[in-house]
Amino acid sequence: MTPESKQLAANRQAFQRRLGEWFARSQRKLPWRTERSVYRTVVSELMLQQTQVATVLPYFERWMSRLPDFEALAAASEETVLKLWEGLGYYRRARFLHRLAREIIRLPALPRTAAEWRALPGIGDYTAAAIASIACGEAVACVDGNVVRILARLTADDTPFATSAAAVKRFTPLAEALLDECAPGRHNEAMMELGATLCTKRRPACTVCPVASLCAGRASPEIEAIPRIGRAKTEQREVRRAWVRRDGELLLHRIPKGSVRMAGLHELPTLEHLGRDAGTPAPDSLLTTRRRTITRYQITEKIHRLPPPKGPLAADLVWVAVDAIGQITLSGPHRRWVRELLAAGH
DNA sequence: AAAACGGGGTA
DNA sequence: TACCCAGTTTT
Repeated sequence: MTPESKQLAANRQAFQRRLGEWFARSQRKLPWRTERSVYRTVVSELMLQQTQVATVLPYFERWMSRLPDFEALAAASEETVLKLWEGLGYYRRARFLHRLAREIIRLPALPRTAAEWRALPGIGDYTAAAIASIACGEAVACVDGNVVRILARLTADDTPFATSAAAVKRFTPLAEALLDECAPGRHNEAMMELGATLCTKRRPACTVCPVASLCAGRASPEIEAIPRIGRAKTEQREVRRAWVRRDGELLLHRIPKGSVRMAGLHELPTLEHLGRDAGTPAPDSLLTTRRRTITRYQITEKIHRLPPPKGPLAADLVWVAVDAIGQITLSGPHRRWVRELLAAGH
């Protein structure tokens, strides 16, 4: 613990009071706050991993109206779950949540502690602490990127971290020292709300921050550079895909169940799926080139028009009626591209 | 086009 | 610790 963190920990009661009063008057009204249940907390936390609040809102409401509790989710089909998740991205989360519900309903009672939640699929240290504190009242601190940023700035700590995991590890003791054990859920939500709305990565609103007077880094010109967390270098990748039409139908690839990535979703098939890896297609078959970014990869997808394959279809390739494409699940980018290409008359 | 948002699992 | 998962929105 640095001198700044000892100083801050010594002022923990003032910190908790100012944070709590600010949160009471400034918190956003969010559907998982205005109506609370363990299930709503779990679903919101899984959706909020890697995804911003504004994006989650419509998905959360639709999910709740269709799958209102753990029992309904456990009884739902994989297709239903993926369809409700379509467009949110990082589809593994949907499968984790589905598995989690099926494990939960077999338990004699809901998990209560972070350690119990941590054992379930898709639940790491942060999510376990968030659920246990917010939904179960356990006095555990949760440390996400927001909390790291707040604590690094409060202590003016410009230590460089190789990874975000290293930063989380560094600031966990301070987060625990500051935790309001009388209201751990409210305290954790307030910390994350502060990070999401005032102590933002760029242009933090120090002038209206409730804990600015306790902040060693407040309004310093370098505060935007804290915390210092290394970023992985981006890597270029290229994928060639096939646009194959037959009257009223489009050829898609259904990603097998056992796949780590996007299991159960559909994509445009790659040329390899069609056995076209030998030799490049004629240049004039190139329909369009699209780019997408995912974590550290910048992926270029080249889409070529190809004639329908002769003979039996390879496993996992399916003809889908153009009118029925809305009923199957594609990743966000592929759904957009397919719509655009169909609308353009291809 | 770049930057902001930023957690879990696995080897 | 490094790397994968297979992204949307804002600037």
